[in-house]
Amino acid sequence: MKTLNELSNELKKKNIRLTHQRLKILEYLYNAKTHPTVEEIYSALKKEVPSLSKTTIYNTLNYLSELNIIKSLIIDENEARFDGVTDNHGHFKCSKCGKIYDFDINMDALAADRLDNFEINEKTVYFKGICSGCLSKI
Amino acid sequence: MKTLNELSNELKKKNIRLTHQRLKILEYLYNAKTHPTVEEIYSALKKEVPSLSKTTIYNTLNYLSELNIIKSLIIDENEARFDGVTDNHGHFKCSKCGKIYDFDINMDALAADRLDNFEINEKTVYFKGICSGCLSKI
DNA sequence: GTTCCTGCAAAAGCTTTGCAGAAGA
DNA sequence: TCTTCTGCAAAGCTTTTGCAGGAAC
Repeated sequence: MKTLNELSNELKKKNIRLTHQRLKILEYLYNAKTHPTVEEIYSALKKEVPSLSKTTIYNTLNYLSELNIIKSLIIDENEARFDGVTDNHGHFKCSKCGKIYDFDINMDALAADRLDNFEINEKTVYFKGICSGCLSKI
Repeated sequence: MKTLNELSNELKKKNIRLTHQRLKILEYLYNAKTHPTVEEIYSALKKEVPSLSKTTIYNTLNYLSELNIIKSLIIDENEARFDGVTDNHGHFKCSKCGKIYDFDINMDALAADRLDNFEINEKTVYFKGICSGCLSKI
């Protein structure tokens, strides 16, 4: 659970201009257990920050993910999701309930023989299937 | 290199109605070395099948990927790509030239401790970075 | 004071939908 | 003949862009 103050210091260190909106968006992203879409962030923060616009959410998320402070996930086909945790881990999406689970995975063990002279900057792993919760309901 | 006849037989076996458009789209998908977007398929086939519409390409690709005859890739954020090869393999996308490379990978070795009671139906691995071709030009 | 950010409206891009006519079986 | 597909036009979504006013430093 990161506080606004902690986030504030993180941004200051990296010379990112502190705005109310950015801090709120980051706070939500770091503390949410989900991997929210822009729409989810918007709905969640609208009450607290009524003037907030989706444009600002897009701007903020794109900016911060360029700086590797957050990570954009490509799990859904039609909308972007964002993750406050940039450590390497895999994602599992349940086809029934749509929930996304994190799991640890050893990315270094992922070998790709043919990519010998390639520079690999990012490794992504995601699984799809049915989660234990949904399976037990059948 | 699959011919129209071979593709024809495959579809017949699975009781999928044979239409000129479907065969052409499948032919392109199986024989292209790339992982084309809808736009690329459209441009490539427009000369040969002038009446072809993107709607038909979308219909065909969605239908065939539901039947697991082709696979939809989620590599780009903003547009779907399709792959005629449904065997498990990883994808590498070069951030410089945008080219997508395939590589073999042992999906079974991908263990996910926390997903013990989950039913995993699909595993996806993709890497991003700079390919050897682009690296050598620097 | 200068620079950069916000947020509205509009535009852009990909994908889906509705439906009449056409083609496959 | 009956069913299913095609392809046009329109609509639906997510995301980006332009820009004037405002906030951060």
